[in-house]
Amino acid sequence: MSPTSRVDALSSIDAAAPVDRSNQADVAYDRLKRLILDGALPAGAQMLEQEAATRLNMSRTPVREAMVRLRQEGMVEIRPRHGMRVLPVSARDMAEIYEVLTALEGIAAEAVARKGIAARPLASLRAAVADMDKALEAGDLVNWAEADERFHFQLVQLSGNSRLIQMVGQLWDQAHRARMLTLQLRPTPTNSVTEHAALVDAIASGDPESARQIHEDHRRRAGKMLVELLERLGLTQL
Amino acid sequence: MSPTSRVDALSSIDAAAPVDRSNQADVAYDRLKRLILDGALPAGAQMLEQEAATRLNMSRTPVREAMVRLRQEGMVEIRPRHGMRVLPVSARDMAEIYEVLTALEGIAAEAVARKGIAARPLASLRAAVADMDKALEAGDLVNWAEADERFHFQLVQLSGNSRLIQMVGQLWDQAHRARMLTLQLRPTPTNSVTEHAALVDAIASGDPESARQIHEDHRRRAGKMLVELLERLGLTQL
DNA sequence: GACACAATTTACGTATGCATTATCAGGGAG
DNA sequence: CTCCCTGATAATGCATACGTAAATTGTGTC
Repeated sequence: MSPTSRVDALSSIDAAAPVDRSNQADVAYDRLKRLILDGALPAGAQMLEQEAATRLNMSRTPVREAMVRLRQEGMVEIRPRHGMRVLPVSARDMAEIYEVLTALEGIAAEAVARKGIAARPLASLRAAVADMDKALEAGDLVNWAEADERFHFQLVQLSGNSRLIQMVGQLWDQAHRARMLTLQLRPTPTNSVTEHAALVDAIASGDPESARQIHEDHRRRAGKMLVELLERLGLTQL
Repeated sequence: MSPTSRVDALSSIDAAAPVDRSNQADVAYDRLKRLILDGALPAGAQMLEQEAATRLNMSRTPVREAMVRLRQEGMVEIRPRHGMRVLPVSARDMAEIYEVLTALEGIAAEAVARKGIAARPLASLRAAVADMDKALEAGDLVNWAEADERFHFQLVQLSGNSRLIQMVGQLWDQAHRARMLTLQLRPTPTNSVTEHAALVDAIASGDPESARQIHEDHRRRAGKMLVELLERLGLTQL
């Protein structure tokens, strides 16, 4: 999974892969979102409809549709004469995001533990944990982040709750830039492997309450750390 | 956040009443959504862009934008040659919705209890509970539902978490029709007053864990009841 | 009567046109 | 030098135009 869009990751796993990218509005949506997630359009950056249309080699119509979608996802705001503006993510935003994420991923873990997990996805989760471990030992934070995302993504997918999946994805996208930018500034996530392993064990042994508790604690801790880090650094424009 | 949705239904609460509706796309969005929530466009109903445009006395352009927004909110699907189609809500959907709602409203209650609640909003919550009581004694289920919604809405608002507020609103909207349609079929919510009162007490006394627990149990029970009711009645097209 | 295929209709996706109105520059008043 | 007012500029929101492709209707064959 590339460090790009959650949505892309979704579609790569989802059975019905939308192959037919014959749709300009979708193209615009994907490309604009990619620009934002990758930081090519940083917080506060503005882009006019016509500007984006020229850049994407299409008319304003599909661009406009894409912008409306991005606005609804909380990625940008649309201001009448200034085009879309990439929303900054403040420490307060991250606190909001992680508060919700904690609850949502908590019930995802609970649901998976309750439903029981097949051998294949269980192995996949363990593999992600192993990858995190390897990346940490190699001092490769980017790979660690990738494996971490993969773990959480798979877990949520396994819940089978489409609304849960969609909402978590949206929150992840909102937090993506802040996570990436703080990756090098945050303390090394040495405990993450143990924590994830404990979660997998709780799931494997079919203990929903523990699974939820562990994951909530995990996310809450991560959120607290990130928020404090952002506040300490005075970063309010990520 | 959607300008209308849940918020407008209870606009008496919302401070900023959107008077400026000079925007056709917003008008289209509001009116189409209203049609769906009120059941004028029942599940499975289809409406072409041109059809809606004529009906709303505008061109296809703003109608199209409205439809895109409704799609992203999970209210309709858009099928290339058949316009938008109002999505049915199955028992399984309700299970999904309530699973997420339980978690989200749970942390909302927790957050409010943790932050502490001022006298005014506290009184407002108690008033909603009192209204529920009155409505129940009068055998007026519609009023009961209204007061119940108002209670939950205010509670979530008090959390101050805009993302939480938005997501809960979206889920409520999705579940709205099913709730209304089962209102007369479900057992009388005799316990609801006691449960809500207990939650208010937990919040007033600043007990986040209890508040969360109580609200989660409350929502879980309500969800379970609704899902079972829908399954029993074989209602999969609400 | 059923079915295959062609002609026609039509809904959509996108491009473009246009009136409105916010923004910005420039000049004059204080 | 600063501020206000006015006209030019430009971005938007919406309407409309248009080509494409799906759906539907009609026709002929078996």
